[in-house]
Amino acid sequence: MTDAWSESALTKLRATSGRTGGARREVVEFLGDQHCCLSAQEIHEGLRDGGVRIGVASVYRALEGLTQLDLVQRVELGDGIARFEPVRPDGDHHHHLVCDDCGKVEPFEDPSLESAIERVAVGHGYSVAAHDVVLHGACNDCRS
Amino acid sequence: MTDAWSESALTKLRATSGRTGGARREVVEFLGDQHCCLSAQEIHEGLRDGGVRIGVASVYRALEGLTQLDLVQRVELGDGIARFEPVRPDGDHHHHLVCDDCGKVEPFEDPSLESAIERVAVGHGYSVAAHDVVLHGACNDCRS
DNA sequence: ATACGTGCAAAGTATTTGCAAACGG
DNA sequence: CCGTTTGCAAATACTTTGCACGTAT
Repeated sequence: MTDAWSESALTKLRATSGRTGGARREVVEFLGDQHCCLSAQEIHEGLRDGGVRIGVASVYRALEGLTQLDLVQRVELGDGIARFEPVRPDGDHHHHLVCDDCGKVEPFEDPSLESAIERVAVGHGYSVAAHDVVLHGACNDCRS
Repeated sequence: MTDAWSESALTKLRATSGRTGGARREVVEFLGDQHCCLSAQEIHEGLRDGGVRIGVASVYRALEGLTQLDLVQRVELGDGIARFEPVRPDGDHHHHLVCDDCGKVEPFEDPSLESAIERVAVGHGYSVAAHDVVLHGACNDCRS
């Protein structure tokens, strides 16, 4: 349940603010169990369904703090809803394929894409802190 | 004023619905003059400032129609605001560098990134209709 | 004990929808 | 003329904020 990411996230949160209340811990532990991005509402609903009494505002506040510490990445998939996912230090860095028909979201990773991005950043004098790649299309199941 | 993109967009719109009222035409011509993405509100404000009497709803409706016809691409830069830009058939395809300090948005293009994306799509059995790449970081001016 | 975190409710902002009036063909 | 498009205003959806209370340290 309390996986490596959750643990390190809680530690860093504590180091920053000195204290960690229940809501933040719940959000962190919930996120730690996920493999892909979730919207704030989904997180809120998921926690309530799990019997946790938490307000939406606390979810948003927790996510904001986590995003600021680079423990969570904000992802936008094109439907106007912000989604969030843990940033794991190990080689789990990935991006998203979105099926516009069925709404399915699938993660993928690709080293050559990463290096292409790195090259662009350098070429434009940018120090790139984060990047998002979103591919929209029809997945295997939906192509008819 | 009425550039190539605006003209072809109006033609396609007309072909689809049979008619093209003033609001849609205004939005199309305004977009045709832009070189990079704009939010719906910016388009609305820009038109009003130019003396055009148009409602926000019409801007959104025009953008929705244009997006559906692939004449306009919807872009999300990470701040929760949807932006829109014309899709020009010639080799103008580009992505965006966003400076998180000053908010500047800069377009760029990179063929090797494009081919990396193409490779990923094929590898996952997706037929990719569109893709977004957003790079966040600090631009040359803001790096201190 | 005290300051920070939290839940609730109200406010804010971007976007969508309902509808009567305007307008293109 | 007729049906689509438009502008307005109300509605909706997501997110943020204000404030009194709870809680960790």
